Amino acid sequence: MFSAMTSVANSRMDDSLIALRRILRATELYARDLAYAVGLTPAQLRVLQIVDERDSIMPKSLANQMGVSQATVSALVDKLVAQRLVERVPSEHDRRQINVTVTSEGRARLKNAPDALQQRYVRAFLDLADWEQAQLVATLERVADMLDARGLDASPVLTTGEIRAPKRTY
Amino acid sequence: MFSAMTSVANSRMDDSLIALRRILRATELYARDLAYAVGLTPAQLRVLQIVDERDSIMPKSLANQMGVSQATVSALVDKLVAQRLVERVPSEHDRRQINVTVTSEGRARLKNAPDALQQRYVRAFLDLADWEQAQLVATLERVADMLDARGLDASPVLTTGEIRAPKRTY
DNA sequence: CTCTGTAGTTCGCTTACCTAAATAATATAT
DNA sequence: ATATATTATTTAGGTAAGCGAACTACAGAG
Repeated sequence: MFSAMTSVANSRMDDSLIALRRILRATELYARDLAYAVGLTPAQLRVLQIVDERDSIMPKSLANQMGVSQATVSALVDKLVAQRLVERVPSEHDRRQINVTVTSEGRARLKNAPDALQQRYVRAFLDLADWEQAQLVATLERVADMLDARGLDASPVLTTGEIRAPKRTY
Repeated sequence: MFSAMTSVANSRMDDSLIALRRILRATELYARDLAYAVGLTPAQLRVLQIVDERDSIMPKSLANQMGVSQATVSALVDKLVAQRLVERVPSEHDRRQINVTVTSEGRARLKNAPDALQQRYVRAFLDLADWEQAQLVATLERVADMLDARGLDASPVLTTGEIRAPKRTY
């Protein structure tokens, strides 16, 4: 019985991974289109989204969460500042730190994004029955939890330079 | 009653979009790490994955599906060929066309990928109860369908230069 | 007060991505 | 047979991403 269950679980595992990969590819493609439609590059949009969620975040944290160096973050934030989408607000109790915050303009930019992915998804979502919508949300949130590890910011690095190929100066 | 339902649906819509964005971000980050771990860049890995699924595809189709120019695909395929992960096989009935196929080495590369995302996900998935797994798979497939439009290859372009910001020479 | 560590930026550099335009080779329609 | 369209590649060039190292400024410990 256990082995039977295992094999069923494995096949389902495959199915779910395949579905996940399809989601990934679709989102990858649209994420790029979306970024350009908003007038940003994918990396810049990622920064803006993270800042928008947190409403205030240190460059150091950004670097950790994105898995890039502080130097890179610095450059990305520069670009966003140049477009007045975020601001650098010096911290008060520790003046080494800087808080990156989203401006109203930045929020507007995110909101008005002609999000093709989102629109397609919204249409399909609205066609679902009530209970289906509820179930879908629950499942998506569960999957997000399953995947979202770095979101906690804390987990210092573990990622940069551990799993990665040597140096990654590609 | 309808308006009540609508507001509930809207809130749920927000929740599902948020969850979707979290999934997107997590996968984006891991996709990059994964690519470098495999010794490829994200764009190269995307090509390899698509080729692997189709087992034979024209550069033209690749360009359409990825939303980039043929010239770009040409360069990306060059890189993969240099690593012997794919091959260019001239078509027989139309000698303008070229079939890009994955080599056994390419398949191995994909298989042996130390897929951090996948591993994390697999562990969590296996911890779910039987019925939860089934439901999760069903939901993920549904979402994939909701998002996956370009997958059909056919839909010629619609993407390149339509939604996109002007020129996108950023 | 000095030393050490940390946050952030700047600089120089490398690589990747992507395009437009030109070119070559082949198909197809007239 | 000729003209037109399609597929793929090459070339030249621009922009972004990302890193390490050097540097500044500040905090905290001894």
